[in-house]
Amino acid sequence: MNETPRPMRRNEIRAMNETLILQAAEKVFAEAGFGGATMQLIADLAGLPKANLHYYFATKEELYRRVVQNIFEIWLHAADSMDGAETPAEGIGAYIDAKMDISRRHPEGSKVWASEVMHGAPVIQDYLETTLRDWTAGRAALIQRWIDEGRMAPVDPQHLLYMLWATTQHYADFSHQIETLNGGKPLSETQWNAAKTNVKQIILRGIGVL
Amino acid sequence: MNETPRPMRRNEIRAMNETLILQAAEKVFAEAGFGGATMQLIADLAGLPKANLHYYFATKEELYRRVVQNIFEIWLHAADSMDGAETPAEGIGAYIDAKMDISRRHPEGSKVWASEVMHGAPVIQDYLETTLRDWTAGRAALIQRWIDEGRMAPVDPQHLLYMLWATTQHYADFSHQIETLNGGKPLSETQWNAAKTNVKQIILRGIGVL
DNA sequence: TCTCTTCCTGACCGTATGGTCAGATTGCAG
DNA sequence: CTGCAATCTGACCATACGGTCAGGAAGAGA
Repeated sequence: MNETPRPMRRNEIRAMNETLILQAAEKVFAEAGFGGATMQLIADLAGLPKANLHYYFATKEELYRRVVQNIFEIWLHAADSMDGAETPAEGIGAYIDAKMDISRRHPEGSKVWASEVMHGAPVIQDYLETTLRDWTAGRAALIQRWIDEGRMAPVDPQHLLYMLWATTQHYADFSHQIETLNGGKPLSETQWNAAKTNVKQIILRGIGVL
Repeated sequence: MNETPRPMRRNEIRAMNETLILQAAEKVFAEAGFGGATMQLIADLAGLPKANLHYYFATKEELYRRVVQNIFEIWLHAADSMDGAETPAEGIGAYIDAKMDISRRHPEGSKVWASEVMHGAPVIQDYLETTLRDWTAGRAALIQRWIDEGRMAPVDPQHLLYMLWATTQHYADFSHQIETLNGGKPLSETQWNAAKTNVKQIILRGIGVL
């Protein structure tokens, strides 16, 4: 019956509890939406009293904002996979891989993001208008360059990007529907690979690089 | 300053108010999610007192259920466009057209559906397991037949369907993001056509029928 | 050890929300 | 015209939720 013996440092306590809360919050926000989520539910899942949540995050909005920002960071990092590619097939293929992996390992985050955007992006509108817009413009330019050099079929870069986002994120956002249509079982390792292969195959052939 | 003179029939009253409420509800549920939506907001948008809503729909859940069911019906009808096609290109092309049109004219419905599925389909789980599963199996079989006959590239039918859903619904579910990246303006007629063309082009070429 | 700051939490509060209900109004059948 | 059932609604209620706070526990620095 021995307790954890080592006393915790201030830093550790703060870091640990913030992480605990953010993880619980991400899950609850994903499952219930902002309006449906309650601080009590998040607290229970994090194993902390509700009042403690308000010690670390003043309001529900602030907690939500932090969750959404975290997700955004992750996605931006994944985007790097598209850069420094020798060929369009490599670049876009790697991007699809990266986004499919995120959908698999981070489905809650994707759902929170989708929910946020669907509800009019009340808290991350400025991100959309600055960071995301810049990122999108940059990649669209890259794709346009590839097209101009005749290395892929002439498609609208913007709409190609939408297609990449839509297709990959669908596996996270609609995971429940996919699971149901899969006999109630989550996709297996093999099925995930099949999904990834199919997406890449159709899109890469679709833009004329296969 | 003349009022509408004609007194309304019972049937008309009921039909009209139910429609009014359902339309308002669809919009509010789409914008705020189930948890964030309030009966008061729906009532205000419908121009009726809140108590009147509860006269036609006993509970918030019941109203929500009706909204979701309506959407499901619309989608099922759209699916007919895939049948009776001479070629894969025709069938899938028509299905893309139909779903893109729904995304454009019925974006709220798509959002409500997405939200419902993301939250674990609490009210339409049985539809997923029966109607949708059957529909999906049927179309997957059709696609497989096309593949077996060598009329299109050998792709996984199930994942192709997911791709069609994802790509087309993205234009409804993420309309806010798309609008923001479009300089804050909704897609124009021309841009919608470009979107449709691009989606069809990439996917149809992707499955080897272009 | 003593003091200060951070961390923690049970109890509490104001408000908003889903839902109820009694009673008024109005179309409708006979 | 009359009685009945459908429609309507302001006022009300119980509950759940986000947020507060006073006061206790526990590391940190001297």
